[in-house]
Amino acid sequence: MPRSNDLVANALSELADLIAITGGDPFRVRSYEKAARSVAAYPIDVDTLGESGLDAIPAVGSHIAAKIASFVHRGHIDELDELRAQVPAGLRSLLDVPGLGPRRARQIYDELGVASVPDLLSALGHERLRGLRGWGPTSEARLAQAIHDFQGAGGRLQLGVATEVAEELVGGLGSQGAVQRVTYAGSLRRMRETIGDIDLLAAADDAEQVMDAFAGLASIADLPVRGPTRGAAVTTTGVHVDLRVVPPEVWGAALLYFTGSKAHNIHLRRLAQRAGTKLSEYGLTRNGHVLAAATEAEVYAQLGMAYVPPTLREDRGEIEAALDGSLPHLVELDAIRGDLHTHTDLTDGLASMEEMAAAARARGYRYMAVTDHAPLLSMQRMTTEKALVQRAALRALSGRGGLTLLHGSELNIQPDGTLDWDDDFLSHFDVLVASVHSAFRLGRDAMTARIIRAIEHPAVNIIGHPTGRSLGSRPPIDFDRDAVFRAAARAGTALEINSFPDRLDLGDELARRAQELGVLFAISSDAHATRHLDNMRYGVGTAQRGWVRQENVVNTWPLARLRRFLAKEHVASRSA
DNA sequence: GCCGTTTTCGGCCCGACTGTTTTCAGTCG
Repeated sequence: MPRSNDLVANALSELADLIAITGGDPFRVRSYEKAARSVAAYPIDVDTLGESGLDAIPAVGSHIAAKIASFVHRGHIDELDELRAQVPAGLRSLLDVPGLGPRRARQIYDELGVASVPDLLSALGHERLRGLRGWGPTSEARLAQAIHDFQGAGGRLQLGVATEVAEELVGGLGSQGAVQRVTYAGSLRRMRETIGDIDLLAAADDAEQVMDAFAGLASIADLPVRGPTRGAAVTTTGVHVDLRVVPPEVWGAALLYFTGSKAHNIHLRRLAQRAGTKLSEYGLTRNGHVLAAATEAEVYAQLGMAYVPPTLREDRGEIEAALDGSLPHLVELDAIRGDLHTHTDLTDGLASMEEMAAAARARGYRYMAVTDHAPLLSMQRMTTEKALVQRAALRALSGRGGLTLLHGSELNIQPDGTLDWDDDFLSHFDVLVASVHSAFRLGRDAMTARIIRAIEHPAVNIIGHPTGRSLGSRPPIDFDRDAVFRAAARAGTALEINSFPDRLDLGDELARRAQELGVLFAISSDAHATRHLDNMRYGVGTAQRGWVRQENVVNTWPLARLRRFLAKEHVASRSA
């Protein structure tokens, strides 16, 4: 089953949406949304907490604590049941369409009877929206485009969600006696940014017993396909899962086969064939005689090539590189020495600086930058005074437990490329991340100039989530990629690989191109809660998919070298 | 509904952007 905090957060979030749709107090809506985020990020499982424990969760007061308790102990929340009875189920899904909020969702339901995304598409097709107050042809067209972009994500799971589901299933199966080994394979193991379904692979002598155990897992709702060695299931959260059970002695060959990609496998089999051998999920064989099957490494070795990490297996040149020994030394999670983009509760983070620092120490980090939002993102109410107070507190805390704290900020790149604060004030930060948070649809030339101006600022070290995309909801901003990458390489400004599962930005292909043009990277969590520090692995996976070498990731460097980079000493002296 | 070195009531996330207006409403970050 999913973590209780996630279930509760979903319920609170649904409450917020339904209150909004039914015209409830916007401040109340915000309270539920905030509580939902806070619960999701809370490190302690809510189903282990009593009333006072629930009340201690930030943004949870007595009313919401009572609702959480009801959800945990009685399985439902009265007010949620009542609202569900009032609002058609499909209406809430309209809120997922970017640009459509609660007021207009309610309006098109009341006046046109539109209660689902298909209804909405039909109404758009008949140009029925433009007759409503506040609507016109342009807003119709924009909405149609938004739905198109939104559906492009096509029901695929985000990497973070899929990983959590898969790890839980692996854990559940792994504790069964009959199972000798179990892991997930497929696109999830390759760490693609979205995943269609989850592929599990188990090794056992008795496949039937494993299939029984699989069917019996609490999170498996249905097992519509069930053969002796293969089952296809749906989880209680609607995720499709395939399980294959193989004999232990062919584990490696099976893992290779089920990890893919298809293109990688086809290329490997062609190589095998040319060598007079045959590669299948049962092993690399010659005339029926098994040459290699137990481990992936053996199979690659028998094919005369280096082991290819799963994240590279897309047939994008990795096989040739593995054959001639030129695979890159990829960045690894345990080489990450610190995080250069984090937030605290001074702005929109959920944890205090002390809590974030403790979590970073627990991860074994040597340094962490606190980069709260800057004043131009006005909803966060940052001020110069607050930044200075934070800096003093951070200096006092730095060094404890071997963790150096760097004082930074996540600046806002204005449409003209200028930033929050004046140059003198900026020059006193240890590290500056600059990001686009507004005017996403600036024209290509203006957008390119805007970002390059920020890159070339003498105090800016990292461009945060460079394309601004949000997987499944917002397309990337448009700029001349090569021009921006060349500018970053020239200026000694790193580009971020943001590890948040709905960002993964830069994505793999852009990261690979950027590296070719000499760009350095910061792989950052953009954590807004202690738990988010764990997202680092998704950023590292994305970097690996982009062939990013460890030496090009600045937060694998020792602190002294990182500081020289942050000072931009290697490029030019700072402007006055 | 939450929360408190100004407050236990009355604030709360402010401003930009967009398309529709004829002075503004809705959405977003």
